Amino acid sequence: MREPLRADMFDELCPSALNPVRFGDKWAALIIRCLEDGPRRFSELRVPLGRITPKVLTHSLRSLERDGLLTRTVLNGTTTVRVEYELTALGRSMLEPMAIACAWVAEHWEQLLDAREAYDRAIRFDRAAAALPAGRRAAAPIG
Amino acid sequence: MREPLRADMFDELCPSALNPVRFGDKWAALIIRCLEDGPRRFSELRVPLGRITPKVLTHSLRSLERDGLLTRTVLNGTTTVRVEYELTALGRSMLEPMAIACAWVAEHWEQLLDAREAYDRAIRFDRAAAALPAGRRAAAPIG
DNA sequence: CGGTATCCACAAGGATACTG
DNA sequence: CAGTATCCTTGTGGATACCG
Repeated sequence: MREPLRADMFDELCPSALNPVRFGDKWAALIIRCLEDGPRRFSELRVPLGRITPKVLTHSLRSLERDGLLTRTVLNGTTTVRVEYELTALGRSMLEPMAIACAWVAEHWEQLLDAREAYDRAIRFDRAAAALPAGRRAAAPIG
Repeated sequence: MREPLRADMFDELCPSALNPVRFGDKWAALIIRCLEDGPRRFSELRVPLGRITPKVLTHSLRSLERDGLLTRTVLNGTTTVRVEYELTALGRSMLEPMAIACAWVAEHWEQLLDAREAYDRAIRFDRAAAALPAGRRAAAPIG
């Protein structure tokens, strides 16, 4: 027989597996991919990230910096301020697993949407049936 | 020169890349791995998931079912009720990218923790320095 | 056994406006 | 240019108790 699941099954994993790390972050995956070809500036990153607000972008970048995935460098020109964000070796090592995850999503996104739609339709049908008197379920609608 | 980042860079990806999918879910990765070797029952899943509450487990399972990643089957015995959860083909296709992601985390978890610790130490130092009078920063501590 | 129901805390994310 | 500041909404997860 198949072995039962053990209580310490995930003990060697970090707590909650992927969640505390950047796989679960809404923007992190995108930011990391933006930095794939080299350092980028703050305002440069805002372009592909659509309608991300500066607050959220700052927070995401700080969080990635804290985890050692990228570095933040302030370049002082005489009049302007430049800040560049660049992947560390640790950050680079994440590119491949991230790309694989993104590829899976891209490949199966349609299937996922279809499944959701079908599920929601079934739920609506069930609820409609439950709202009818017991003997009348699946009967022809009267109006 | 390196190309600028385009605004439509992520248009072919699903909105927010990984987030709406199960990579970002706290429990989904673990649940999916629990089902790797075949169908499991509700109470069976509670064991390796530590202190997950039934409400949260139910919600996670429903969400995965909705996305077409697993199926829920009620097996009516005469006196007992069995419910089994089993991966679909779509769910199975996620095992590999998920394993790769988990492997990355497991492999670099220590580095991440170290980076966080170092970052937090630096922040605390900076804040302490900022709290001193301007001329005294980085001076010897007095007591 | 396999869940619901209810209430709650916290954090992520967003809208909007302002700053060194 | 590269952010802060403030306020707010939502969602995720948890605690506890109860149900068919």
